[in-house]
Amino acid sequence: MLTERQQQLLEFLKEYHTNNGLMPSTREIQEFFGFASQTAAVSHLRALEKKGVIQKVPGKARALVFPEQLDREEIVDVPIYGQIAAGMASETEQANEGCLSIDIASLGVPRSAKTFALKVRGDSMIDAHIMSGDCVILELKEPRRGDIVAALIDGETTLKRYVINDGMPYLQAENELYPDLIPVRELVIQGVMVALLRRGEGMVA
Amino acid sequence: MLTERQQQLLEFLKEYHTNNGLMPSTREIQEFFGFASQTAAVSHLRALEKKGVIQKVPGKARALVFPEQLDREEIVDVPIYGQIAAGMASETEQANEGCLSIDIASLGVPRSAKTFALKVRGDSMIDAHIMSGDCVILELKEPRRGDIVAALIDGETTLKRYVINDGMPYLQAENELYPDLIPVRELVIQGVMVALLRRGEGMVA
DNA sequence: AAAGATACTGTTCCAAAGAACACTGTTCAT
DNA sequence: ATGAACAGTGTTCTTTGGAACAGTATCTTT
Repeated sequence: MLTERQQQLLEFLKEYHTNNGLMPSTREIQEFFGFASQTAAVSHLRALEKKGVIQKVPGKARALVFPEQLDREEIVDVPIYGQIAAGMASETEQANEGCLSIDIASLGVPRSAKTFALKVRGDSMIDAHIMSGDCVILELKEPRRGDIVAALIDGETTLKRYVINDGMPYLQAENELYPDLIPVRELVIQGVMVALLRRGEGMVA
Repeated sequence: MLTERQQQLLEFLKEYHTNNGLMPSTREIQEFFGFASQTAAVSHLRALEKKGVIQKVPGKARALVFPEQLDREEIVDVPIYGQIAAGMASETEQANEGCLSIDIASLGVPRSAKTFALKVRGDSMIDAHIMSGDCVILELKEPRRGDIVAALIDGETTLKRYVINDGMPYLQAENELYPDLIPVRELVIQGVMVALLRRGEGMVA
């Protein structure tokens, strides 16, 4: 569909954009490819626009847009605080082990929501179909009954279900081997689970 | 941290960017806020840069970048082909029910990979901890033994595990109630599962 | 009381950058 | 063979848009 030269140009545009966060000007394209005239760059851009892979906004500087970027939902960055989020509660240094970027509609939380992610270790929530290695995304908010929450227990964050029995809130594991029912008194609820991301090659049970 | 006016400016920048895919010029900012001088816009931008919420590239037009956007991984758009992907195999019209945008590192597939997503219906894979309502992300590639694959069976796409018995490939459900073991002969493998996204409020089992 | 942000006005300058026009070669399919 | 797309050169014109300088007024903090 694209010619070789057009492919090269598109690649340059994408690379420039991810590196600098903005689009190159026609003169920068000219210089990069060694064109003697900027018209060469312009006509290539026109060709790319005709083929629908970019969009130009006439009259504006560096006004090239990738169409897929336009009708994309807003992207939010969810910081991953590691498996053991012990350091998190103290709110000093949050060992940020990278970021998870996802569009806000797929996450299903309001834009204003404060979110973070934790890697699950262990199988205490296996009956809720949360596996070891899964990445749970949590929101900082008040838990409602039945919610799955991350709580700080003995200096370690664990995932539990928030249940209410006789008006008293408890934390409950979702695994028959863990018959825990911990009263919420004195416990710090760090977040309420709103989504889960599982990633893996073999996806072996 | 930000003053009210600075907050307004930042909001304008974000809105302009999501709408147009590029940043406004200082004169456009000036016009939007009704400033009599563009210097007002410039000094506000300088303030925002000092507070770290934007970055300016000096000398270049519309060269404002959000820092979080810069150190973000590349975003890929995964089309969602609906729950029943019956129409998909024919490759005619792919009922695109929206898109899932996620950074490529979190997905864990090569940039060149062709991916799509399907909403899971039913609990035939519940023992692999895939729930009804989950969104599975699949890659178009050859399945390896043990992979979870989407296959077209009787005009409907279902999720099954790809196993090899006595050198013969089979599809197997991950639920004791479904003792299926379907030979792969004549079956179309549509994709290999590479990730899973679960989204929900209560996350009730 | 002084100093330093914040929030502007008003003006000038010039480089950056898009747009347009007239041409020259290729390659490739009809 | 003929026109259409592709890949350029060379030049000019004009707008866009960043940068800088000199002020003014208000507010908070030290």
